[in-house]
Amino acid sequence: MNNNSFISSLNSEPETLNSFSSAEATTDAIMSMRRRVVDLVQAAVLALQEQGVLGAAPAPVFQVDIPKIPEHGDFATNVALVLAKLARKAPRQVAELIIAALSPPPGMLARVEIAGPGFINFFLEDSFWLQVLADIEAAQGTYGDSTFGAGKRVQVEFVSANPTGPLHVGHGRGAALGDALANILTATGHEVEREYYINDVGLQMQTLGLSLFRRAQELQGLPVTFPEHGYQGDYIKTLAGQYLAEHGPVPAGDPDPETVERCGRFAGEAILAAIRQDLADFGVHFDHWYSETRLFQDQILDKALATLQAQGYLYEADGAWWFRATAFGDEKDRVIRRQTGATTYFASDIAYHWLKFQRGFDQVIDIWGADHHGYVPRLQAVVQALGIAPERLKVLLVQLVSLLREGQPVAMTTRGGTFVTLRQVMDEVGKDVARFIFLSRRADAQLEFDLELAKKQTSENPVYYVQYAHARLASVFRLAAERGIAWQSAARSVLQRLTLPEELAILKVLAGYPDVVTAAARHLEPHRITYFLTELAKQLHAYYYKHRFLSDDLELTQARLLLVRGIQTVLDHGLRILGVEAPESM
RNA sequence: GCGCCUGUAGCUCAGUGGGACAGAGCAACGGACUUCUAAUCCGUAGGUCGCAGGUUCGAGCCCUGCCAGGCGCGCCA
Repeated sequence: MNNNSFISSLNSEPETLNSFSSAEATTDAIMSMRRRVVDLVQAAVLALQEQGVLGAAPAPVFQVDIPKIPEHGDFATNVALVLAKLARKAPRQVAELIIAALSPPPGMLARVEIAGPGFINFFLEDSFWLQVLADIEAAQGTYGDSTFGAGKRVQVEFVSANPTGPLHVGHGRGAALGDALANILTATGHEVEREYYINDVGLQMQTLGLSLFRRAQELQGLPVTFPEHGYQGDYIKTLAGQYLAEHGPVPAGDPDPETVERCGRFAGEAILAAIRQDLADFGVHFDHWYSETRLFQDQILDKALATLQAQGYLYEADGAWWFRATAFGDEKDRVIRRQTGATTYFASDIAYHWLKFQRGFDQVIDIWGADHHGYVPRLQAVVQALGIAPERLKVLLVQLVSLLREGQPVAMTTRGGTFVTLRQVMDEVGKDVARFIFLSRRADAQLEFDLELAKKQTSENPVYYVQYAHARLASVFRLAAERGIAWQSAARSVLQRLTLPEELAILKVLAGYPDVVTAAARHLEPHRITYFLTELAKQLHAYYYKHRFLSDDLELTQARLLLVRGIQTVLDHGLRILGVEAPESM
């Protein structure tokens, strides 16, 4: 069961850490069931406060949850417990006052109880839940969307792998996460831009160029010593061959800087093209591909560093220039310009993030591999030094993916050039399976990905479970159409035929969906959608197995088709957010 | 040594700014296919939430210490 809680405050609080907005979607056409209860309680408390019964309590924060135990009602609130101290009354007494002040719409509440230390438990009329189906239908495929993040501009920067080699599975996880997150933020009303940052400047590009050059010499039969830290992968050899075909033979001996640069650019562009293709096939599309080169071309680096300089956060020592990161809690100050005069990678990142905020994003989200986590404090320091509220930059760290095959680890060493690429995984298990599995864990938990298990079309594999539910329903609708059953135009009153416990349970799950999407946005956690969909699919399968949807009873058939259409619509919406296909048949 | 992440059932993991008897999937065991798709369903069993303190009316969740695993501590990216 999902058990979402809803935090609310009476006075609309300013933006809080790690959340985009406290302005909930009260103006949405589709109001979640829980929201209806929150509003009900809120109105009662406000009324009591105006009467002076509860005193002028300053912005009490209370919760409305779905209790774990059905006996505790459909919703429960701790509002009385929270208010007790401020009101200088016993919690249960406060609860009684609040209950008396409730003014629910007709047909909503079956009963309200005070329980335990002072919880208020709400039991909704069964028929009230039917409203959910009308909501879903009225939303026309947007049920689950909200205005939670309306007016907020968000940038999600993810993957951003260096164009020195193909994407590996770790990048795949970052890609799935970033893309799903962007979808979630879009669904909740944010204005979202997806961006890929291309590190195409500096030493690594030289190394790449030299690696290609040496491979080219090799292909020509020239004696070579491959650079110690060169890129080893076979793809370099392939590219070297292409380079020779296009540019003709390379000279013997050591290359001049121009040649290295040309080779580096050639390899970088080719690799980036392959990366773009991999991502496109993985269903990931970016709004912007931002090249580090532009930071130099457009003098962004100069401007950003000048800003820090003006604030007094740069100084010279040991022949280098340093950023005073320790002023903001980082372990040590960081070099931004080396003794050699060349700026560091960090300097570029300062400039890039300066630019991000110049571009007007309210929220900037970076998705990095967990091996970069040591880098977070210094970047947060930069943001603060630039005078930007630190919570406007959120760095999500994606933990490692351990690839397994039949439970055995698959060897992966970047150094030797033998690593499993995203392309290989996609080809082997398919895009949908890979994405779903990547999104089946919290980002900060390590992920085990068993290639053999991922290919199995059994219940060991959760991916198909959800897709199958969708396809199953598609099959039902096809048959209904064949039989000429007109259910979509059925009168609303037929829904009263949905009286089974399973049906009520499904309505409640569906009713919780918008809150799940909002919570996923608030916490930046797509896996919540994955879990919800699995739960919904489970309900459907059980319902399907136990009861026939198409029967001689036309009215009941219509009612059930309306219900399962609601399920299918939500499954489709959720799978779309995850970037996974919702198949019509399997 | 310092820092970050993780530690919940045999395995993989959920558990939402603390809330009312700890959940799911898989594996195990026992059942269900003349049915709208069995890629499914039903049932049983399974946990001192790493350990020890603390805060609280209430702690898997917050604080402190310890233990274990992963990662990071470059004028690399």
